[in-house]
Amino acid sequence: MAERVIILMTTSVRTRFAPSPTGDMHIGGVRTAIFSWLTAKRHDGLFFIRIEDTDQDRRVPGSCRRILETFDWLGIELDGGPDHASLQLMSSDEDYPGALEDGSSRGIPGSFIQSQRLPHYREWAEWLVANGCAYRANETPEELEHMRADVIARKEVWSFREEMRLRTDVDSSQPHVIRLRVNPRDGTTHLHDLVKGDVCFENANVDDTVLLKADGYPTYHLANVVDDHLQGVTHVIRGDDWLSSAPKHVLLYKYFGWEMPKFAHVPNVLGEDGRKLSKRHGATGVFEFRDQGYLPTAVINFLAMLGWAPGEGDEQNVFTIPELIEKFSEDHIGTSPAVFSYTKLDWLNGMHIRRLPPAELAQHLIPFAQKAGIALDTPERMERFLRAVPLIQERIKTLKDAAGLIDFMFTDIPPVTAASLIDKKMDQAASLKVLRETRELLAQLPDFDPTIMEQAMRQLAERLTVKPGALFTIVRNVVTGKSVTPPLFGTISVMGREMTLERLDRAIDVLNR
RNA sequence: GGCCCCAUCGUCUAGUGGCCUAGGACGAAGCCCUCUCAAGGCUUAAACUCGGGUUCGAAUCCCGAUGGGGUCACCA
Repeated sequence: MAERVIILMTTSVRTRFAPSPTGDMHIGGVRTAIFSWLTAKRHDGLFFIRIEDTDQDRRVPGSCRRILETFDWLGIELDGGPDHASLQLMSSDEDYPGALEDGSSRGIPGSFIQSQRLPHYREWAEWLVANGCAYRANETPEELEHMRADVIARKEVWSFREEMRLRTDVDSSQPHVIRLRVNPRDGTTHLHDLVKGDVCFENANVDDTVLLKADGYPTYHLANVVDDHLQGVTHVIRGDDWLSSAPKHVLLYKYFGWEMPKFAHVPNVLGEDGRKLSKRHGATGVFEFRDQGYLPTAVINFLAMLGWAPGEGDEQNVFTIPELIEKFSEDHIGTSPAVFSYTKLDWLNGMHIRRLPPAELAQHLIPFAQKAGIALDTPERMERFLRAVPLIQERIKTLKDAAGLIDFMFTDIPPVTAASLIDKKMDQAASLKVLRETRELLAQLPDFDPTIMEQAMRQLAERLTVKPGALFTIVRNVVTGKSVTPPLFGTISVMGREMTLERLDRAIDVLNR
């Protein structure tokens, strides 16, 4: 036991999520981020984000702040990330109110934006050249394209190699790239992956990839390895699609003589047809889910279980964030790709909604209700809304569903028609009588308490010799304008006497005609 | 096409050689509860891709086939 404590204290887990600022975050990326975050937090470690903006062409201004906003919404606290100053240094002058004041406050060296770390990459690229692990090359993109086309025309496998260089006298003061020298050419490069297990690559299949581009920016391969080492990353958790370039990274760690982090390549998220999840399957951006009324805790819960399960006979499905952190284990991440199920997300969202204290749920609901046209501009209306929330809590799957269930409490309902008021088993006269008696009863009832109201109405039904259900149905139609509503008496109680009686009167008029 | 990864109910998964006539969850169907709708409870249908091995014994280990996915840029 004492031994275990020591291990926990001396092993500081550090993970990162490294998005490139090319637009809103994809839900698959969010899942990878969640796995990384959970891994760090499970071990009481640090989780940070690093913006990989080494391709100036692909940069989408504003996406950096959107990434920060994503984590804000999810409720995931970052232990490192871009701060205000470095955010503004980006070419678009962007900023985000929620950005960290000091990006490296937890002892992780910044910057957290790769375009501001260029000297590091240059330094280590030159180090590789000086140590025979990399070389300079200056073929133009057009030349490379021709070489590639020739090789492919011969149906051979394209792979750049040092001896294929068109010019060997590369002037280091002129534009050129620095390429990885794969060495030895034979033999294999081995990787132990936390989710895939042992993976082996023939060095002959690993090409001399570009490490430093002619514009002075690094490629992913270099930047990623240099940064992860400098920033003390212990677990590299990333998408499956990086697995095939992993040998390049392993080689780099070896060349540098740096300790290799643990790798975990997590499988992709697929759409319902088994293809990689994309827009035609439905929502894919985080903010789409937010705007459609999903709770961040439900999204995290759902994503975490997409490819992960507690295992060992534990059959829990609904998790709070602390439970997730406690039970998560990176070596229980599944090996095969998972299909994104919108219906299961709906169910989980409903579960999380039901577990929220009503007051908290109400706060989540307010913007959605307002957007749907429910004005909450007076204390009285807000009070009514707050009282309505418990009535719908177990009836909604998304925050968006709420408005449709309670709108009639806030807006006029369409005029009733005589036909809709006459129950199948009742004629016009009977319906009229029922409504008049109900009106009379509710007008005199001293208290609009749901239980008292229900008792009185049941007595009324008995007196009129109609079934309670039939009575309630008629009243429901009249008072709400709908055939499906939250429980009748709770609803009437929230609506209040004035609105209820007015709607009853209107219906009585219609039947009287 | 080369290389790499993957393969249990429709979906997410448990399962690491005997506890598996394969467990849970979503979804589906039915029943109960019930003022409608939900929620909740109970029940049912539903899977180890195929073929060879190894073993007394395989969903679990090995080989092969098939099928899916990823990757082959001065993109990440």
